[in-house]
Amino acid sequence: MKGKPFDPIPRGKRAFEEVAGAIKNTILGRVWSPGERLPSETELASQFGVSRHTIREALRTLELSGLIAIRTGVAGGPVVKDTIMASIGNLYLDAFQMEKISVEEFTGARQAIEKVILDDAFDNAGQEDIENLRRNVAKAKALVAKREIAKDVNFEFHSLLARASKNKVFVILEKTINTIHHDLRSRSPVDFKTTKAAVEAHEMLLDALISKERDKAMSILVKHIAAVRKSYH
Amino acid sequence: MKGKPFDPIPRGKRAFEEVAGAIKNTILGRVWSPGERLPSETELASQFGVSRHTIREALRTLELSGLIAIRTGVAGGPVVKDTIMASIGNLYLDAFQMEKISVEEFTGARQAIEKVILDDAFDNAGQEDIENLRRNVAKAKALVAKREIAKDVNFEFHSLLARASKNKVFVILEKTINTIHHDLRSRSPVDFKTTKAAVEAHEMLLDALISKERDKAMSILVKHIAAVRKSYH
DNA sequence: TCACATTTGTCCGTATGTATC
DNA sequence: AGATACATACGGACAAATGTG
Repeated sequence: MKGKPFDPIPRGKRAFEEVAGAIKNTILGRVWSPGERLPSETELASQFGVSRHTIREALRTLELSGLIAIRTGVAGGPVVKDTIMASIGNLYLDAFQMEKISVEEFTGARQAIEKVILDDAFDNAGQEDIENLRRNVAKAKALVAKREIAKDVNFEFHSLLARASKNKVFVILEKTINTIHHDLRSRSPVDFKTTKAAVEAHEMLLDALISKERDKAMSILVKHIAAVRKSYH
Repeated sequence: MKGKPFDPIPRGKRAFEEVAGAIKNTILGRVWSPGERLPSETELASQFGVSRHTIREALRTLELSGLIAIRTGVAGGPVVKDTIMASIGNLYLDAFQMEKISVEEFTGARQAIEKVILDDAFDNAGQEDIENLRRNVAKAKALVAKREIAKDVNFEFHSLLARASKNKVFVILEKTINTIHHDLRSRSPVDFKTTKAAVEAHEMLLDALISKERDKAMSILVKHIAAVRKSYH
């Protein structure tokens, strides 16, 4: 049992904002961690001293922020999650549509950002990062050998590269890039040839990284992303 | 008068999600543009054939996404806005707290990204961009001469640089960087010396840009951002 | 300045759907 | 299969904010 960390809220801003802020603080402060269940709506309503409707609006904002998920049913209720990156990616999609950003602009930015990430990975990647990348490529090659699509595994390669840069900002940026890439890709079917080419590029990139051939790795990366762009339609 | 672009909604997903999606499409599709007022909650409720409560939850999500703002009072109601960048910035702040991202990591990423932006600005900046940057620096120098804080003007310099890169993705990224920077800065008072140093760095950077001294500009930029980091505390 | 109309903010009560045990 | 504990949605009511005459 976890007690009642919530006090009745004062009325400065809108009530649901106060409630959302209070719950958010308990999540960011690790009072509850991802996976744990928050109290039900009625319970929260009584603890905060507000109506269920107010609680619902607060939970809506937290849900959209990617801090919680809500399940119906008897064992349901608000559960702490950390899908903030996906939420950021969704907002970027909105922004792209509002600003009418082209696939060319996105690809250009992606090339530049991933070059930066790769550059940092050259400086900061440890043995463990190399091993993770090796395993990823091996897994992808195994799938290709069975003529299966290795989409998720290929996404993971770039995430691992970002993690090897040792900068969590790049990890976040890479996740948003993945979200947008995933959205663009979802409009056109993924064919086997594209997957196979990507895996080959990843393998060459990893080899260049291991043998410390920076310029070679950069040129492979740029060509790889340019090839990915062509698969969008 | 603008008619009634909304049809009664079917019940597949949650009702408020359908409503939010429908309204979002009208905004992204420019049926309404920023500044225009959407119908009131009761009006929307009757058009969609749902309760006002459902409409309110839908509007909440759109508000948090930065697509609309809501004002109370007789001339109030939901107004179309485009503050998506601010929303993205806020989510990044959450992510930073969840992942415990350090100021050093943020600064490192900022240096790398702004270097990329500057590099593109060297290739793509037109005469108009140079003029805008010139005017910005002149305005900032005038404020410094009066010993005033030129915070907003200094933010604008980096935005103008992003625009000169001719890639809207960088414009968006720069806005999120500004939001985070603004949050970090808001915790410590802005002193005059920092502002003055920033303006001087901007002027040197612009000179190097005009005289096409790429390496010099890069080194000025990196030092400038490092100096900004020290002003956070 | 003051009353008034409009719109959001909040509350209460009720009914229904849904997932778990 | 049925009871239970949740979220989802509806309707009505009043308070608070805000622009208008």
